Amino acid sequence: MLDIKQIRLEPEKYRKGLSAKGSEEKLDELLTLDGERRSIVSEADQLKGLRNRVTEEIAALKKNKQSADEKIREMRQVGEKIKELDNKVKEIEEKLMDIVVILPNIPHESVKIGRSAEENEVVKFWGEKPAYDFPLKDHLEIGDSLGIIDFHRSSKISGAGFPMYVGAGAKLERSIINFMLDFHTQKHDYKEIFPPFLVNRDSAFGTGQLPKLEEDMYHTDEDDLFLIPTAEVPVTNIHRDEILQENKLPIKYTAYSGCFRREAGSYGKDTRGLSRVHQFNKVEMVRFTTPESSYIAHEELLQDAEEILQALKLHYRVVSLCSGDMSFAAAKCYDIEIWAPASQKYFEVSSVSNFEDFQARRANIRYRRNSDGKVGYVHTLNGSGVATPRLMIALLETYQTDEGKVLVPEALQSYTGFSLIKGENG
RNA sequence: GGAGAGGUGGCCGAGCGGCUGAAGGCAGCUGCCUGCUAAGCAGUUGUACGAGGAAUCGUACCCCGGGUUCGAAUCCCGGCCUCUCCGCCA
Repeated sequence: MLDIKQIRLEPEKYRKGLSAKGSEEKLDELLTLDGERRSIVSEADQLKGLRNRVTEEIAALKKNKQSADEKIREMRQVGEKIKELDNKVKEIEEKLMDIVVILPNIPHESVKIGRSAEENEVVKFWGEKPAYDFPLKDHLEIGDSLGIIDFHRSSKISGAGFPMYVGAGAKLERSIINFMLDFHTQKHDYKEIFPPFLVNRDSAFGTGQLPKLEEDMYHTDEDDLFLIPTAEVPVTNIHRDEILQENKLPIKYTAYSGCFRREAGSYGKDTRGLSRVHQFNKVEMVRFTTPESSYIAHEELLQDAEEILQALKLHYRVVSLCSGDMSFAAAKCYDIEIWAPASQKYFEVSSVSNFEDFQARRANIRYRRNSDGKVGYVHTLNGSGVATPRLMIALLETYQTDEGKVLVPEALQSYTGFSLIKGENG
């Protein structure tokens, strides 16, 4: 959520920022409403001040057993006027909130202005596209022929987009998750969290999923809970409505969760196999920092995610998103895209974002500064470290052998207990 | 799901419809004092919105939302949450 006071002080900065994200049209209405609100609040405050003073006088008169009827009659009218003004304020504030909650964050100054993914910039390559001297199978053929991913039966059970891993495939998936959690907790000192997978409205609002992205989430009507699209939601909300001590910062959490996405509006895109699914596994990293250190933390977070792919020796590139391709809440975002040699494509496996104080405002996450004891909003960041389905695509396609089997990357072997997937089909 | 208890400041905890932004304690900060440590004495310490260059001032906030009243932490109604007991259950 943006700060109305800041918008009032620097309207042109926000006009520019919002237009870079393609949503500046509500700004003037917002400023008008804000002005109205302030003048009515001030009028109401004056009347309340009057009432408070006279009310004391009434109390004094009554104490002395004198008549206060005259003043009581006056205050009855003042009270009605106050109620009227308060109602007007409430009405305006509702309109104001309706606008503020759908305004996206504005991009950081280092972010390129652009309209869509075509204008993103590749900022880094790691490793190289591997070469093969035999015809490659894509991950679907591999999963099917080895019997380690069963899409046919899972669609019977749940529908399209709900992958089911079997035998060595299931073990591999679980090993990847454990490997990543251990990596982050042991190498980079993240604290492990195992969060709830269903969250309430306040939590979904806090990280920015609500109100704009409601239709992208699965919802349970009976209890009004949302299935989480990412562990970012519960983990960021751990500190909702809290004031943290500055010396507790930075806070670094990592969490495994199932992720559930309706993917409404993306029908027909990437529908094959594991590239776009309704349920998947992901290990997420979340950080809470001071405003001064969030951009350093952002670079570190990117590196923490990259190191997972480096440990697995998988070729990838890093993309810096342009303003128009960034998500609602982000001020700056890197995507990590992994190379899948049979599909001949880079797949996004991680999104590393700095939200600055945008989520902190929504979720009311603050910290008390050591220097002057004042409170301010923290900065929140998160990055996937990483999502498994597309990692699985790259892994199966990269490590396949000419016999149609799959080698297990060395870093995972102590988790899987095997070094070659020979398949479940005998 | 049924029955009961309760939600007050960083924490614990008191609170008669007006003198309560809120007693008292703990913790923190400042000063004094004591050779050190511990203790002691005095003072001080919430958040948000608005006005002003600033010191400061006004308003709101005792889980949330309504209501009664000249006036609500305190009374009434609705909701949420926590705890205890019973039931059900992996």
